[in-house]
Amino acid sequence: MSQRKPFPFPEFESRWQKEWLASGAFRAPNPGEPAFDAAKPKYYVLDMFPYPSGDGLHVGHVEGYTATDILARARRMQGFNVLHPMGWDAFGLPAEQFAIKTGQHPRVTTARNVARFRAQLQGIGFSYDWSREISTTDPGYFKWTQWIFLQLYGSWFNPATNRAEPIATYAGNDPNSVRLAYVAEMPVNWCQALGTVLANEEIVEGRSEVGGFPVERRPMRQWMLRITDYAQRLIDELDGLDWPESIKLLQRNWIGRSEGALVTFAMADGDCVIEVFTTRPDTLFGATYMVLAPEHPLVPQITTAEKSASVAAYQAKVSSKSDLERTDLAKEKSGVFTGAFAVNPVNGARIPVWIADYVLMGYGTGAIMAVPAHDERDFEFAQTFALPVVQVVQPPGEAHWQGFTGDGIAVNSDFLDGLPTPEAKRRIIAWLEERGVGAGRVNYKLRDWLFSRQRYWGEPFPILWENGFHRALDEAELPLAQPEMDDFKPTGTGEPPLAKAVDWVRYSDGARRETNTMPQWAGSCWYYLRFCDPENPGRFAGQDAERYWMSGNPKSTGGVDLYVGGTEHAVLHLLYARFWHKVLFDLGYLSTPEPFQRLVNQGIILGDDGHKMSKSRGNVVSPDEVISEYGADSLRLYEMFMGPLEQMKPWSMKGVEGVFRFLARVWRLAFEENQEGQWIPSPALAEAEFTGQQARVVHATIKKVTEDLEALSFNTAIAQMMIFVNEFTGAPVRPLGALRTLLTLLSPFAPHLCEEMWVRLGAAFAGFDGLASRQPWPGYDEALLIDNEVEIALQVNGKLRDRVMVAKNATQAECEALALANPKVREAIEGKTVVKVIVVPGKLVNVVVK
RNA sequence: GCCGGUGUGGCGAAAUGGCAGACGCAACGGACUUAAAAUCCGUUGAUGGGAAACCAUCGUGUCGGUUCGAGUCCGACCACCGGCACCA
Repeated sequence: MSQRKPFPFPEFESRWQKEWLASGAFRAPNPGEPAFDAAKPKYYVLDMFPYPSGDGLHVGHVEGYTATDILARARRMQGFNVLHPMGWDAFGLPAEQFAIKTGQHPRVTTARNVARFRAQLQGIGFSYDWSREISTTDPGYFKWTQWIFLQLYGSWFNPATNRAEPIATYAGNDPNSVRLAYVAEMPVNWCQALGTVLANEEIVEGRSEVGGFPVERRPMRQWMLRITDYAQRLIDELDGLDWPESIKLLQRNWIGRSEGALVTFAMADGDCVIEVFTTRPDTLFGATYMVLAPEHPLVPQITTAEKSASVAAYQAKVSSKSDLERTDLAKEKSGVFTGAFAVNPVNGARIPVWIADYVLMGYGTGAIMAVPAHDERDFEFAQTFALPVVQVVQPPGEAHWQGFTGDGIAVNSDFLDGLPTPEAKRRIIAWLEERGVGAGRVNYKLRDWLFSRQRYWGEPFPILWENGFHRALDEAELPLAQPEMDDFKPTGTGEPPLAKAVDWVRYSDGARRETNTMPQWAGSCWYYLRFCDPENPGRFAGQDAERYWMSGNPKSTGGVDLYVGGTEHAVLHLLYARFWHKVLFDLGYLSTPEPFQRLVNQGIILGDDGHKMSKSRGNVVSPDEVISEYGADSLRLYEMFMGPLEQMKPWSMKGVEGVFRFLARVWRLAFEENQEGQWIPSPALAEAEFTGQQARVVHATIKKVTEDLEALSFNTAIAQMMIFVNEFTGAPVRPLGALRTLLTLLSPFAPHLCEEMWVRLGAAFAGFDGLASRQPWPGYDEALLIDNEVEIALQVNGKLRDRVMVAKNATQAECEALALANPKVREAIEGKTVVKVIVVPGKLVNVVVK
């Protein structure tokens, strides 16, 4: 079936793709290269690089990639040196799972998937600089991932300078307690089915994000990254970024800063103390009991003999629950009394100490003072176990004090009485500090980053163990590749698969290699830096290249100028990458403190049934089928025409046909088919002047497309180009200047078509030199945008009554007179008094009457 | 529960506080064609009136407010989508 296409895209699209590749058309020269032009400003536009899955490219990928590609192409035409690279986030579970099932090495699967993705991307005509392609699994790449890990291992966060410094500047006697990469025995999220631990961020509703398997808590020795030291800077330095407010908020909430106080409660019997964190130290007089997390280390110490059986039973019950069950049971409070009492430091009251699973070991100190009168959870618990409730805050207005958690006036609180909440907080903190039983304190929800995984297909840690101590592998021994293995299965014990490679593990008589590997996030934390200088064998990126592409300049804010990807990375990748970037910045390796200046999230594309695309629903659209039917330009154009980039929107094949017809109309503007079925230049084409109306449309289109590109409003830019084409389709004479302008403006959107039309026109007419994609971006003349006459609206009390034509330079008085003389206006104001007349030049006249 | 986002024709959508519905889809009518497809030209928010070009009224989730004028700004509410969720 060789049905004739309305324009010959199957022939020319692949031809241009080959041509661009062969000529290196989109290669961006680095400083120091002969082709480098230092006078050009830089523009770094980046996609979130994909995990090359076995499913191939999705139309969702194509949306974001098309947006960045349009901008990259436009910026080149506007005289920028554009860095627009692509690579592969190719470590990851699916390849390893597949290897376990089939015995095929993940490297083989990964290479196959990468080849497929690359071919698909090239088949859409994206203008990536393919000479910069990288893969996180390439030893030449992960050498530097490991090197960055060593920088983390070899440095600490100095609170005095508020930045990372080499560990040598640390004056304490245990450097291992402050390293940014450290080892800890701690309860982790163990997933039996995957045979690995997971980060908090990788768990959704108590199950693994990948595969949805159950996850349990289990103490294990793990590598951790001290991201919590950067909590405040990760919040503060969001301010200067051009990111969606919602993403900034998501990050702030995830970091979860709260201000309060640390308070020390002495035990009534015995000499140990319990420390609690509270955001409401002003309610200390209302603390009528305390609660420890069931896992709290003090529990065995304070529990009385009489209560030890019930406490142990409760602990056992809680620890057997998965996180899912524990949060599922949130509705009913449970807990047991330890038999111990503590002393409230402000009033000497003996208050009972309980354990309960509503207190989490992972937040604050794992212990709380309970103020049931002014905390919902404490109140509920006190109700369940008949504990006393004492009011210490008087709410404003009529609100009832019981369970009131807002600000009010302190009562029943001795020296705090009468103070409003914020003042009471300050007073009590000063009081606690004077007596050494407490202090002001900022607390964060953010946990340190669990950085090791028990997998094969990841970066091995450049770490050696000797006599129970860890030390860094010498930099000269990087990259450290995984051993060759046939058996990738998890051991089931928590011991990583690499442990099975006995020869590899043995480094020397005394030393063994670390057998954990890094999580998938590691490689994606810094890939944007490697793109600056991907081949550099001696540094993660050459200093000149890093400075040029990442620094600010008068035309760019610095860092990656535009970063486009999905919201799913709002708190994972984007937080981790910022953290690594800041460490490298602090250590003097980078020129900016933030990696991504402008961030845009593309919306999800739904199936044509309005539901999320999924195999089970059968509503998945493959880019390949769209390309074979309508061509790559139609795919690109439709994805941009669907609606605003950031919005969720459903797919429609009818919509694809719509833009396809538009492209065919563009083609027929210039060519028609002769008797032999060949496309020849249309006889309507001529080197002719624009009519006034044509000039207006041409200049309005240049203006609109130029401005809409800055705002990433591609849908309206395309709509304007459709207006342009509609205007010239009916014209008996089509000025070649219109074609030149249109093909230039459209070429970032539909590059194959424009390139083809440009050279075909060039064969018949003068003024079509070079390539469409190499033309300078056109400018426009404001003066040509407005007709000599404009239509204005005539309103009475804001209501439209008539429309009239006036000269574009008509004075306010003339417009007003015209309005008052208008029969329809006269009819509407008949018998009423004109209060005033508002004239908006070129827009409307509004007559206000009473 | 808390936080965020979105509500406009049959559908995707557009609109610096100034003529609501640009552009596209779908639908309908016409031209071309033996016919169909493709293409080209036109109509298309709702209701009522008119033979007709046209006229009137209503209309951006709901209710209120600010304003000469509100899809747009402010307040309250409703619905849907997303995120977080015993964080002391």
